[in-house]
Amino acid sequence: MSISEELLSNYGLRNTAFRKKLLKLFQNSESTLTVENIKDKIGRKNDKVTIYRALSSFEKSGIIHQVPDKNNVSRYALCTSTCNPSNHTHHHAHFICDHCDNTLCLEEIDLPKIKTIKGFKFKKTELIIQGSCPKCL
Amino acid sequence: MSISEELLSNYGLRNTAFRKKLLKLFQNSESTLTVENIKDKIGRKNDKVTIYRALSSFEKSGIIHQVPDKNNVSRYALCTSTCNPSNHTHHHAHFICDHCDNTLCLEEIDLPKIKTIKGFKFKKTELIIQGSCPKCL
DNA sequence: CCTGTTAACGCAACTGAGTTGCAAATATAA
DNA sequence: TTATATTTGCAACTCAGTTGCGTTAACAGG
Repeated sequence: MSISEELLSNYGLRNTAFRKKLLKLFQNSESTLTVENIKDKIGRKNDKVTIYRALSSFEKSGIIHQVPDKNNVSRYALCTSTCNPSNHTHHHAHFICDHCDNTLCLEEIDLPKIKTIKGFKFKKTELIIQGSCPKCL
Repeated sequence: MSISEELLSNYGLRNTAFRKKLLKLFQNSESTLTVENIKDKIGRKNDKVTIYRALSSFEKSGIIHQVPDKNNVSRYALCTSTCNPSNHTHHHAHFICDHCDNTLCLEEIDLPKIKTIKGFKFKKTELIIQGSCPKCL
Protein backbone atom coordinates (compact mmCIF):
# COMPACT_ATOMS: atom_id res chain seq x y z
CA MET A 1 0.00 0.00 0.00
CA SER A 2 1.47 3.35 -1.06
CA ILE A 3 1.60 6.40 1.18
CA SER A 4 -1.22 8.07 -0.69
CA GLU A 5 -3.37 4.95 -0.57
CA GLU A 6 -2.80 4.67 3.13
CA LEU A 7 -3.60 8.34 3.66
CA LEU A 8 -6.86 7.99 1.76
CA SER A 9 -8.06 4.93 3.64
CA ASN A 10 -6.97 6.43 6.96
CA TYR A 11 -9.46 9.19 6.31
CA GLY A 12 -12.19 6.82 5.17
CA LEU A 13 -11.87 7.86 1.56
CA ARG A 14 -11.86 5.37 -1.30
CA ASN A 15 -8.75 4.51 -3.24
CA THR A 16 -9.94 5.47 -6.69
CA ALA A 17 -7.43 5.97 -9.47
CA PHE A 18 -8.35 9.62 -9.73
CA ARG A 19 -7.99 10.42 -6.04
CA LYS A 20 -4.64 8.65 -5.83
CA LYS A 21 -3.41 10.66 -8.80
CA LEU A 22 -4.72 13.90 -7.30
CA LEU A 23 -3.07 13.22 -3.97
CA LYS A 24 0.24 12.40 -5.61
CA LEU A 25 0.00 15.61 -7.58
CA PHE A 26 -0.26 17.54 -4.33
CA GLN A 27 2.62 15.58 -2.82
CA ASN A 28 4.82 16.50 -5.77
CA SER A 29 3.85 20.18 -5.93
CA GLU A 30 5.91 22.87 -4.31
CA SER A 31 3.31 25.56 -4.71
CA THR A 32 -0.43 25.61 -4.29
CA LEU A 33 -2.84 24.31 -6.91
CA THR A 34 -5.97 25.73 -8.49
CA VAL A 35 -8.58 23.61 -10.23
CA GLU A 36 -7.12 24.85 -13.52
CA ASN A 37 -3.64 23.70 -12.47
CA ILE A 38 -5.05 20.30 -11.63
CA LYS A 39 -6.85 19.99 -14.95
CA ASP A 40 -3.64 20.89 -16.77
CA LYS A 41 -1.53 18.35 -14.95
CA ILE A 42 -3.94 15.47 -14.60
CA GLY A 43 -5.41 15.76 -18.06
CA ARG A 44 -8.86 16.83 -19.07
CA LYS A 45 -10.44 13.41 -18.83
CA ASN A 46 -11.94 13.96 -15.42
CA ASP A 47 -14.92 16.21 -15.02
CA LYS A 48 -14.46 19.43 -13.08
CA VAL A 49 -17.24 18.35 -10.72
CA THR A 50 -15.17 15.34 -9.75
CA ILE A 51 -12.21 17.58 -9.01
CA TYR A 52 -14.26 19.98 -6.92
CA ARG A 53 -15.81 17.16 -4.93
CA ALA A 54 -12.49 15.43 -4.32
CA LEU A 55 -10.97 18.72 -3.16
CA SER A 56 -13.76 19.45 -0.75
CA SER A 57 -13.64 15.96 0.73
CA PHE A 58 -9.84 16.16 1.07
CA GLU A 59 -10.26 19.49 2.77
CA LYS A 60 -12.91 18.27 5.20
CA SER A 61 -10.71 15.31 6.08
CA GLY A 62 -7.74 17.51 6.81
CA ILE A 63 -5.52 16.31 3.96
CA ILE A 64 -5.36 19.66 2.20
CA HIS A 65 -6.14 23.25 3.16
CA GLN A 66 -7.55 26.15 1.25
CA VAL A 67 -5.06 28.88 0.52
CA PRO A 68 -6.20 32.49 0.11
CA ASP A 69 -5.88 34.09 -3.28
CA LYS A 70 -6.41 37.56 -4.62
CA ASN A 71 -8.34 36.68 -7.78
CA ASN A 72 -11.37 35.02 -6.24
CA VAL A 73 -10.07 31.61 -7.25
CA SER A 74 -9.52 28.86 -4.72
CA ARG A 75 -6.11 27.31 -4.23
CA TYR A 76 -5.16 24.26 -2.24
CA ALA A 77 -2.08 22.81 -0.63
CA LEU A 78 -1.22 19.70 1.35
CA CYS A 79 -1.43 20.02 5.11
CA THR A 80 2.00 19.55 6.60
CA SER A 81 1.07 19.28 10.21
CA THR A 82 -1.31 16.59 11.29
CA CYS A 83 -4.71 18.01 10.59
CA ASN A 84 -8.01 16.25 11.00
CA PRO A 85 -11.67 17.13 10.45
CA SER A 86 -12.03 18.67 13.91
CA ASN A 87 -8.69 20.46 14.07
CA HIS A 88 -7.66 22.15 10.87
CA THR A 89 -5.48 25.09 11.76
CA HIS A 90 -2.22 26.12 10.23
CA HIS A 91 0.47 28.13 11.82
CA HIS A 92 2.24 29.38 8.75
CA ALA A 93 1.84 32.40 6.49
CA HIS A 94 0.93 32.34 2.82
CA PHE A 95 2.73 34.17 0.06
CA ILE A 96 1.21 35.43 -3.19
CA CYS A 97 3.41 36.66 -6.02
CA ASP A 98 2.03 39.83 -7.61
CA HIS A 99 3.52 38.97 -10.98
CA CYS A 100 3.00 35.28 -11.64
CA ASP A 101 0.26 34.65 -9.05
CA ASN A 102 2.34 31.80 -7.71
CA THR A 103 1.07 31.14 -4.20
CA LEU A 104 2.82 29.14 -1.54
CA CYS A 105 2.96 28.25 2.11
CA LEU A 106 5.72 29.95 4.09
CA GLU A 107 6.39 27.50 6.88
CA GLU A 108 9.23 29.73 8.04
CA ILE A 109 6.88 32.51 9.07
CA ASP A 110 4.78 31.91 12.14
CA LEU A 111 1.48 33.58 12.72
CA PRO A 112 1.59 36.40 15.27
CA LYS A 113 -0.18 35.98 18.58
CA ILE A 114 -3.13 38.32 18.67
CA LYS A 115 -4.73 39.72 21.80
CA THR A 116 -8.48 39.26 21.63
CA ILE A 117 -10.56 42.42 21.50
CA LYS A 118 -13.33 42.76 24.05
CA GLY A 119 -16.63 41.48 22.66
CA PHE A 120 -15.00 39.31 20.00
CA LYS A 121 -13.85 35.74 19.94
CA PHE A 122 -10.88 34.99 17.67
CA LYS A 123 -10.56 31.46 16.31
CA LYS A 124 -8.34 31.49 13.28
CA THR A 125 -5.71 33.81 11.87
CA GLU A 126 -4.51 34.10 8.34
CA LEU A 127 -1.39 36.01 7.35
CA ILE A 128 -1.00 36.78 3.66
CA ILE A 129 2.10 38.36 2.25
CA GLN A 130 2.20 39.77 -1.26
CA GLY A 131 5.30 40.61 -3.22
CA SER A 132 7.69 39.08 -5.71
CA CYS A 133 8.74 35.45 -5.71
CA PRO A 134 12.31 34.30 -6.51
CA LYS A 135 11.41 33.57 -10.14
CA CYS A 136 10.01 37.06 -10.73
CA LEU A 137 12.58 39.04 -8.77
CA MET B 1 -19.73 71.64 -0.83
CA SER B 2 -20.20 68.58 1.34
CA ILE B 3 -17.36 66.41 2.59
CA SER B 4 -18.18 63.68 0.10
CA GLU B 5 -18.39 66.15 -2.78
CA GLU B 6 -15.05 67.59 -1.82
CA LEU B 7 -13.53 64.13 -1.53
CA LEU B 8 -14.76 63.21 -4.99
CA SER B 9 -13.46 66.32 -6.70
CA ASN B 10 -10.17 66.08 -4.81
CA TYR B 11 -9.64 62.78 -6.52
CA GLY B 12 -10.73 64.04 -9.94
CA LEU B 13 -14.01 62.13 -9.83
CA ARG B 14 -17.31 63.63 -10.85
CA ASN B 15 -19.97 64.61 -8.36
CA THR B 16 -22.78 62.51 -9.69
CA ALA B 17 -25.83 61.79 -7.55
CA PHE B 18 -24.99 58.10 -7.48
CA ARG B 19 -21.37 58.48 -6.43
CA LYS B 20 -22.24 60.92 -3.68
CA LYS B 21 -24.83 58.49 -2.37
CA LEU B 22 -22.37 55.61 -2.55
CA LEU B 23 -19.69 57.54 -0.72
CA LYS B 24 -22.11 58.60 2.01
CA LEU B 25 -23.17 55.00 2.39
CA PHE B 26 -19.56 54.06 3.09
CA GLN B 27 -19.17 56.95 5.50
CA ASN B 28 -22.19 55.77 7.47
CA SER B 29 -21.26 52.08 7.52
CA GLU B 30 -19.48 50.49 10.43
CA SER B 31 -18.69 47.30 8.61
CA THR B 32 -17.54 46.53 5.10
CA LEU B 33 -19.88 46.46 2.11
CA THR B 34 -20.40 43.96 -0.70
CA VAL B 35 -22.04 44.86 -3.98
CA GLU B 36 -25.17 43.10 -2.68
CA ASN B 37 -25.16 45.25 0.47
CA ILE B 38 -24.88 48.33 -1.70
CA LYS B 39 -27.75 47.27 -3.92
CA ASP B 40 -29.91 46.66 -0.87
CA LYS B 41 -29.19 49.99 0.71
CA ILE B 42 -29.09 52.24 -2.34
CA GLY B 43 -32.02 50.64 -4.09
CA ARG B 44 -32.03 48.56 -7.21
CA LYS B 45 -32.32 51.48 -9.60
CA ASN B 46 -28.66 51.61 -10.43
CA ASP B 47 -27.14 48.95 -12.62
CA LYS B 48 -24.60 46.62 -11.06
CA VAL B 49 -22.07 47.67 -13.69
CA THR B 50 -22.29 51.23 -12.42
CA ILE B 51 -21.64 50.03 -8.90
CA TYR B 52 -18.64 47.91 -9.95
CA ARG B 53 -17.14 50.77 -11.92
CA ALA B 54 -17.63 53.29 -9.15
CA LEU B 55 -16.05 50.89 -6.66
CA SER B 56 -13.04 50.28 -8.83
CA SER B 57 -12.48 53.96 -9.47
CA PHE B 58 -12.86 54.72 -5.74
CA GLU B 59 -10.37 52.00 -5.02
CA LYS B 60 -7.83 53.23 -7.55
CA SER B 61 -8.14 56.73 -6.14
CA GLY B 62 -7.50 55.56 -2.61
CA ILE B 63 -10.93 56.37 -1.20
CA ILE B 64 -11.84 52.79 -0.37
CA HIS B 65 -9.92 49.55 -0.02
CA GLN B 66 -10.75 45.96 -0.83
CA VAL B 67 -11.27 43.78 2.18
CA PRO B 68 -10.57 40.05 1.98
CA ASP B 69 -13.49 37.66 2.34
CA LYS B 70 -13.81 33.94 2.62
CA ASN B 71 -16.62 33.43 0.12
CA ASN B 72 -14.92 34.75 -2.99
CA VAL B 73 -16.99 37.91 -2.83
CA SER B 74 -15.35 41.32 -2.72
CA ARG B 75 -15.96 43.66 0.16
CA TYR B 76 -14.99 47.29 0.49
CA ALA B 77 -14.41 49.79 3.26
CA LEU B 78 -13.46 53.43 3.49
CA CYS B 79 -9.78 54.15 3.86
CA THR B 80 -9.14 55.76 7.19
CA SER B 81 -5.57 56.81 6.71
CA THR B 82 -4.74 59.11 3.86
CA CYS B 83 -4.38 56.82 0.89
CA ASN B 84 -3.78 57.84 -2.66
CA PRO B 85 -3.36 56.06 -5.99
CA SER B 86 0.36 55.47 -5.48
CA ASN B 87 0.28 54.57 -1.80
CA HIS B 88 -2.55 52.34 -0.76
CA THR B 89 -1.42 50.33 2.22
CA HIS B 90 -3.27 49.68 5.40
CA HIS B 91 -1.77 48.85 8.72
CA HIS B 92 -4.74 47.26 10.35
CA ALA B 93 -6.09 43.72 10.49
CA HIS B 94 -9.45 42.57 9.15
CA PHE B 95 -11.99 40.53 11.01
CA ILE B 96 -14.50 38.09 9.49
CA CYS B 97 -17.33 36.65 11.56
CA ASP B 98 -17.82 32.93 10.90
CA HIS B 99 -21.53 33.13 11.66
CA CYS B 100 -22.92 36.28 10.07
CA ASP B 101 -20.08 36.98 7.63
CA ASN B 102 -19.86 40.49 8.99
CA THR B 103 -16.44 41.78 8.07
CA LEU B 104 -14.73 44.79 9.53
CA CYS B 105 -11.47 46.65 9.89
CA LEU B 106 -9.72 46.25 13.24
CA GLU B 107 -7.79 49.47 13.57
CA GLU B 108 -6.68 48.35 17.03
CA ILE B 109 -4.61 45.50 15.62
CA ASP B 110 -1.44 46.44 13.82
CA LEU B 111 0.16 44.28 11.18
CA PRO B 112 3.22 42.38 12.38
CA LYS B 113 6.63 43.25 11.02
CA ILE B 114 7.81 40.37 8.87
CA LYS B 115 11.42 39.54 8.15
CA THR B 116 11.89 39.03 4.42
CA ILE B 117 12.89 35.56 3.28
CA LYS B 118 15.94 35.28 1.07
CA GLY B 119 14.96 35.33 -2.59
CA PHE B 120 11.62 37.02 -1.97
CA LYS B 121 10.51 40.60 -1.87
CA PHE B 122 7.60 41.39 0.46
CA LYS B 123 5.44 44.37 -0.39
CA LYS B 124 2.12 44.05 1.36
CA THR B 125 0.81 42.14 4.32
CA GLU B 126 -2.74 41.18 5.11
CA LEU B 127 -3.82 39.85 8.49
CA ILE B 128 -7.23 38.21 8.61
CA ILE B 129 -8.81 37.06 11.83
CA GLN B 130 -11.83 34.79 11.85
CA GLY B 131 -14.11 34.17 14.77
CA SER B 132 -17.31 35.47 16.34
CA CYS B 133 -18.35 39.09 16.36
CA PRO B 134 -20.07 40.75 19.34
CA LYS B 135 -23.53 40.23 17.81
CA CYS B 136 -22.99 36.48 17.35
CA LEU B 137 -21.18 35.74 20.60
C1' DC C 1 -15.36 -15.06 -4.23
C1' DC C 2 -19.86 -13.02 -4.47
C1' DT C 3 -23.01 -9.35 -3.43
C1' DG C 4 -25.27 -5.29 -1.24
C1' DT C 5 -24.28 -0.84 0.28
C1' DT C 6 -22.40 3.44 -0.21
C1' DA C 7 -18.92 6.52 -1.99
C1' DA C 8 -17.38 8.39 -6.16
C1' DC C 9 -18.01 9.65 -10.96
C1' DG C 10 -19.79 12.06 -15.14
C1' DC C 11 -23.01 14.68 -17.55
C1' DA C 12 -26.14 18.57 -18.12
C1' DA C 13 -27.93 22.39 -16.58
C1' DC C 14 -27.69 26.08 -13.45
C1' DT C 15 -26.11 30.12 -10.28
C1' DG C 16 -23.91 34.25 -9.14
C1' DA C 17 -19.90 37.47 -9.28
C1' DG C 18 -17.78 40.18 -12.14
C1' DT C 19 -16.55 42.03 -17.12
C1' DT C 20 -16.88 44.09 -21.87
C1' DG C 21 -18.68 46.80 -25.66
C1' DC C 22 -21.32 50.40 -26.99
C1' DA C 23 -24.53 54.10 -27.21
C1' DA C 24 -26.85 57.72 -24.47
C1' DA C 25 -26.61 61.04 -20.69
C1' DT C 26 -24.35 64.49 -17.91
C1' DA C 27 -20.65 66.94 -15.12
C1' DT C 28 -17.20 70.14 -15.78
C1' DA C 29 -13.76 73.17 -17.92
C1' DA C 30 -13.05 76.56 -21.54
C1' DT D 1 -22.94 77.79 -24.13
C1' DT D 2 -20.55 74.37 -26.00
C1' DA D 3 -17.00 70.81 -26.49
C1' DT D 4 -14.98 67.02 -24.15
C1' DA D 5 -14.32 63.48 -21.16
C1' DT D 6 -16.51 60.90 -17.55
C1' DT D 7 -20.23 58.32 -16.06
C1' DT D 8 -24.30 55.62 -16.72
C1' DG D 9 -27.30 51.80 -18.36
C1' DC D 10 -28.33 47.94 -21.09
C1' DA D 11 -27.31 43.50 -23.19
C1' DA D 12 -24.60 39.97 -23.62
C1' DC D 13 -20.83 37.45 -22.00
C1' DT D 14 -17.13 34.84 -19.08
C1' DC D 15 -15.67 32.00 -15.57
C1' DA D 16 -15.67 29.61 -10.96
C1' DG D 17 -18.22 26.84 -8.59
C1' DT D 18 -22.79 24.08 -7.50
C1' DT D 19 -26.81 20.89 -7.84
C1' DG D 20 -29.50 16.97 -9.34
C1' DC D 21 -29.47 12.58 -10.92
C1' DG D 22 -28.51 8.30 -12.94
C1' DT D 23 -24.45 5.18 -13.41
C1' DT D 24 -20.12 3.01 -11.93
C1' DA D 25 -17.02 1.03 -8.85
C1' DA D 26 -14.74 0.34 -4.06
C1' DC D 27 -14.95 -2.45 -0.27
C1' DA D 28 -16.94 -4.77 3.85
C1' DG D 29 -19.54 -8.81 5.45
C1' DG D 30 -20.95 -13.03 4.57
